[in-house]
Amino acid sequence: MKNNLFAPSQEQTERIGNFFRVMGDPTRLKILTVLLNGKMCVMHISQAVGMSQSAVSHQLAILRRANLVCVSRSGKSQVYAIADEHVRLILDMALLHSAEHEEEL
Amino acid sequence: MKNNLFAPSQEQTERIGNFFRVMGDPTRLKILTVLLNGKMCVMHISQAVGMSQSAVSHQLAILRRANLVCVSRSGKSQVYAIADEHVRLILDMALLHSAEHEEEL
DNA sequence: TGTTCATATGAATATTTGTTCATGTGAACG
DNA sequence: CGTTCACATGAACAAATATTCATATGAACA
Repeated sequence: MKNNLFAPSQEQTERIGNFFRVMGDPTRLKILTVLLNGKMCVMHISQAVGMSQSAVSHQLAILRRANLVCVSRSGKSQVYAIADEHVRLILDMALLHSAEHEEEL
Repeated sequence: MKNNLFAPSQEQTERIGNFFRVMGDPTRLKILTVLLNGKMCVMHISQAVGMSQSAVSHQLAILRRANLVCVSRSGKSQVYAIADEHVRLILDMALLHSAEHEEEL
């Protein structure tokens, strides 16, 4: 009800919006929850989430750019992992919270 | 690297995915940050975010269904507000975090 | 170093999601 | 109680995003 409102910078809003948006896609979220179990190569991830290698690879690229996962090579495979404990924490929190609010939505 | 993976229930994944997705839209995020300033009616919100009344109303409906905002009537106006402190907290945390990581993304 | 295997990627298509436009609805206030 | 004002909503359209398909890439290992 004021004349000048608090507002985060547009850049800031875009950044957190982007973060939420990346987390908000079903396929990416499945990938992330699968990776909570530990490092995994692309083939196994795509089996675990039941999607094509290509689709998974495209989404992994998005997760990489958003710094939510990181990659390393092991033999012939690219091994993906949750980028850091911070991401793991957010996922855990969201899962916990959702368990508390089963009636909502 | 195991045979049976930890996996949240599909319902759980959908719920948190939905939460993140709702937060991830630029218009909705603008609306929410505007509402951090306090309760506001639809007309004022649409002025504050610079979008049509209809577009804002559609997005408010989504925010309502996701329990991120709540409504009450005041005279002829519907007054919207952040649903609870929990939502406020998440927004604050995300804004803080984004300020700390300006170089990422 | 040539071949293979795992993954990445570009382009086309499919799908989802947001906005607009026109109009409906319902509470308020005369 | 009818009109008006503020908002909601359905359908059509537009824009963004995900998936598929075909193919490129590039490290590993013979």
